[in-house]
Amino acid sequence: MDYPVFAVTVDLVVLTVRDGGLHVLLVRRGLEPHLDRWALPGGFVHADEELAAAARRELAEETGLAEPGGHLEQLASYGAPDRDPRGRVVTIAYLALVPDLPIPTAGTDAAEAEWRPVGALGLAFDHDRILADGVERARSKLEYTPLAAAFCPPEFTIAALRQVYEAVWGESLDPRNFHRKATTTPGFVSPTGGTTEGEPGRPAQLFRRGDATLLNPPILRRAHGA
Amino acid sequence: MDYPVFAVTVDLVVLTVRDGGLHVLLVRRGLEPHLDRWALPGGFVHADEELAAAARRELAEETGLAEPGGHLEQLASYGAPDRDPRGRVVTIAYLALVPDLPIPTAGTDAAEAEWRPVGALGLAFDHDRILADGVERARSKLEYTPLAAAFCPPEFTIAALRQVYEAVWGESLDPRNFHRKATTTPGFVSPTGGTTEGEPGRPAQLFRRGDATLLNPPILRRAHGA
DNA sequence: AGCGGTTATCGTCAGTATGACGTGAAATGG
DNA sequence: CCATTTCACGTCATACTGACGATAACCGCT
Repeated sequence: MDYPVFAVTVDLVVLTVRDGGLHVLLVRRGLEPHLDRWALPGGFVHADEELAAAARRELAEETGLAEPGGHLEQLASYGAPDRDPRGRVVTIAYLALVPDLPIPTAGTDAAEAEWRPVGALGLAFDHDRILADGVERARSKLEYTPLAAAFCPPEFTIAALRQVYEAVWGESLDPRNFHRKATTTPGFVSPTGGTTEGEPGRPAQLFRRGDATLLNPPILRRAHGA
Repeated sequence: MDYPVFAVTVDLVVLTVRDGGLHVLLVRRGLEPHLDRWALPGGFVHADEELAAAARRELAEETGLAEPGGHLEQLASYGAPDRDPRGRVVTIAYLALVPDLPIPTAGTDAAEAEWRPVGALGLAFDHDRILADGVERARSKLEYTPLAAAFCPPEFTIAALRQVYEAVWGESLDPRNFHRKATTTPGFVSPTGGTTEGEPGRPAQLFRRGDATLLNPPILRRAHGA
């Protein structure tokens, strides 16, 4: 039996929350095809490498960080026959949610790297579609899982957590109701005992991630049709 | 630049509901490796073929049906370096939810095909893991989407729909509360006007799928830890 | 026809979750 | 010291859910 040969890449949708908005990590391509265009970070999977390991490796190479308390999961695979002019390339996209990082350092095959607000960006390949899928995945995961905390540093306030929801969903939430929901949902967050200092207003309690993997009951956004 | 070469396959987790239980379509392998062992149906992606098209083709080949009103979606990709002794093979798994079909016909490279209750089956390759992921995906999709109807014929009763939930979740639901929920959730089901005939008990109204793609509010199962 | 069994459908009611919003607490910066 | 800011907690009406009673409309049997 014989069969067609493929190249396999991983691409990363790395999301973070900066100044109240959802941002994605992009790199400017330093190689053909799509030279100089913006794209998601990614690269070829090595000959004897796990897919998830390849994703972690690319993440570390592009950001200079080895998983800073964030979250990494497989998103989906894309393999349209004409998606890459070099030949038949299937890419496994991964979704990473990370705290706001100092600034990404340019990697090996990327001339530059930077955070860009998500939206209609004209990215290389089919990366606009992959990004849209990643954003939608993040939006719905916030409803049913405690993953919002992956966008926060190890210790955070309820207000910071709420701002994550507001940035990712693009809607504002009532601070008092959100506080009640976050603190009473079992396993979502647990208090560290510390408080903020030096901020304007009353000091806020600090929390860390709880041990739940699923929020029950979930935190539902308003009807988001289709 | 050079890069490693891969083979790419699609594997299918085809689920249906039969006599009150969730069943998966398995084939007995007619080729090495894992000759004669049970496995998920699947095969190599052709040189110029979309991934989803390959999944549909394999589904048609294995079951003799071209999407009988069911549902097909990408599940996840699996690419451990040693998952296939023939070499580096990445598989894109697809999840199909279909109505109870007469009986699958054996395909080209499968000696036999049959429905088996899901559970701890000792499948070839990493197919136990893929199956488990598919079942979990189906369980959670029933909560937030109207996909339960994909397991039913075009017209069905509320009781049939409830039995889908009971089979997939493995728990029993109150018929009266489920009836209220299914009929009042906007876009879930719409009445055809017809009723069942010849069945024991009071005749039931017939429904077809509504036009919603998301259930709001969702139908949540009881706390399913982890 | 009449009757018991079966299933569908509708209704009630208490407990819980949610959204809207009022109010005091505890800090900061003039 | 006072105005401002943000946190934290409380109240209340409404909606949703789960438990379960009651009735409707068919079956098969005698």
